[in-house]
Amino acid sequence: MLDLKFVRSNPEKVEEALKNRGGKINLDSFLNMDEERRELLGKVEQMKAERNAVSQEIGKAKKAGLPAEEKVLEMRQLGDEIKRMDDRLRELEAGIQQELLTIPNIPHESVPVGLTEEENQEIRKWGEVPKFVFEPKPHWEIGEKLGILDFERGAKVTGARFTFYKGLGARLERALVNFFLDLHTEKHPYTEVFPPFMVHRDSMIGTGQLPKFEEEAFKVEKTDYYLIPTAEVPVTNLYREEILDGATLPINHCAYSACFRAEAGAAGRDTRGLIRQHQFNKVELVKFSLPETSYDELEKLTNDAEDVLKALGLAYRVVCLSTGDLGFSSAKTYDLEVWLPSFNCYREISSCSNFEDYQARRANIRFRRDAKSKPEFVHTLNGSGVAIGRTVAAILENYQQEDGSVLIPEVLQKYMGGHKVIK
RNA sequence: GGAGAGGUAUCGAAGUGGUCAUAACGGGGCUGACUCGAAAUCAGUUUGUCGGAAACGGCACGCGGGUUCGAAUCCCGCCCUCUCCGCCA
Repeated sequence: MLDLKFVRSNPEKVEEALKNRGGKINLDSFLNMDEERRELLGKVEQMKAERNAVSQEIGKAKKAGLPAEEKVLEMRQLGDEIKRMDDRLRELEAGIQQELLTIPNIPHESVPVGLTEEENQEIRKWGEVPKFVFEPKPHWEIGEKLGILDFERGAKVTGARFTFYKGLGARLERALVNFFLDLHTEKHPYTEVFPPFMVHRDSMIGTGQLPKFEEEAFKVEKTDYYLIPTAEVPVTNLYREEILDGATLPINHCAYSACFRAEAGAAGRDTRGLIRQHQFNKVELVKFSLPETSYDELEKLTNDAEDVLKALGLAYRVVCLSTGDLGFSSAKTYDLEVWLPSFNCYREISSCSNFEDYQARRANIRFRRDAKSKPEFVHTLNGSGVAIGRTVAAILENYQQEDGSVLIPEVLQKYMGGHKVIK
């Protein structure tokens, strides 16, 4: 959520930022509501001040045994009027809030301006794209042939975009979760968190999934709960409505969770394989930072996510998303894209973002620099460290052998009970 | 799920219709005095938010409604915590 005062005094900047994102907005009705609200608020507060003063006089008069009928009558009328105005105020505030919640974040000045992923900017590449002396197979064929992925039975038991992992496939998934968490907690400064996989509506609003993307979320029937689309939601909301001690920043958390996405707008895309599932596993990195260091933290967080791919020996590149490709709440995002031979291109496996104070304002996460200073909003960041299912796909494809077997990257072997190959 | 108790500032806690909301009392923190320094002691200080250039004013006692001239206090609904019972991995 943007700062109301900022929107009020810089409407043209907000409109410009939105245009760069490929949306458009007319702030006129918003500004009118804000104007009317402030005018009304001034009046009603004055009336309340009077009511408070007179009510006290009534109290004193009654104690002294003096008549106060006239004042009581007056205040009754004043009270009715205050109630009417308060109702109108509430309406206006709800309208303003609703509008504010659907305005996306303003991209950072370093973000390339452009409406599509064509304008994304490649920052760096790492690793060698593997060369095959045979025709490399897509991971779903490899997985099915090895008997470690079962898409058909996933569909039979639940539906499309659900998968069973079996044997060393299931073990590989579990190995990756453990390896990632160990790396981030032992080599990197993250404290592990194991969060709830459901959250209430306010938490979804806090990180920006709602109210705008209702159709993307799975809601649990008869409750106010949503299945989390990423651990970002519960872990960022960990400190909602809190004032943190500035000396503890940055706070770094990593978390494993299953993630649930309706993928409503993705019909027909990536229908085969592990790339786009309704349920997938992910290790997420989350940071709470001082405002002035959040862009340094974004670089660190991105590097920490990259370390995972380096350790696995998977070729990848880092891309800075253009204004049009940027997520709703993000001010700046680096995507890590891993090489997938069957696609003959790089595919997103991690997304690292700085939200600045956009989520912090929605979730009311603040900090105090020292005992005497006023609370300020923290900056929140997060990034996948990294998506597990897509990593399995990348390993199967990049480490496939001509005989259909798959070599296991060395760092994973101890997590795989010593297995060096899946065959 | 049932019964009971509770939710007030940084913590503990008092307050049952109006001089009790920065909020008693106690602890903590901060500032100062004393001290070579510290402890102890003494004195002072210590919420957030909205509107406003400011002066100032509004709001907030878990959350949301209601009654009343006036609500922490009375009424209704909801949430959370604790204890006991039931159920369950």
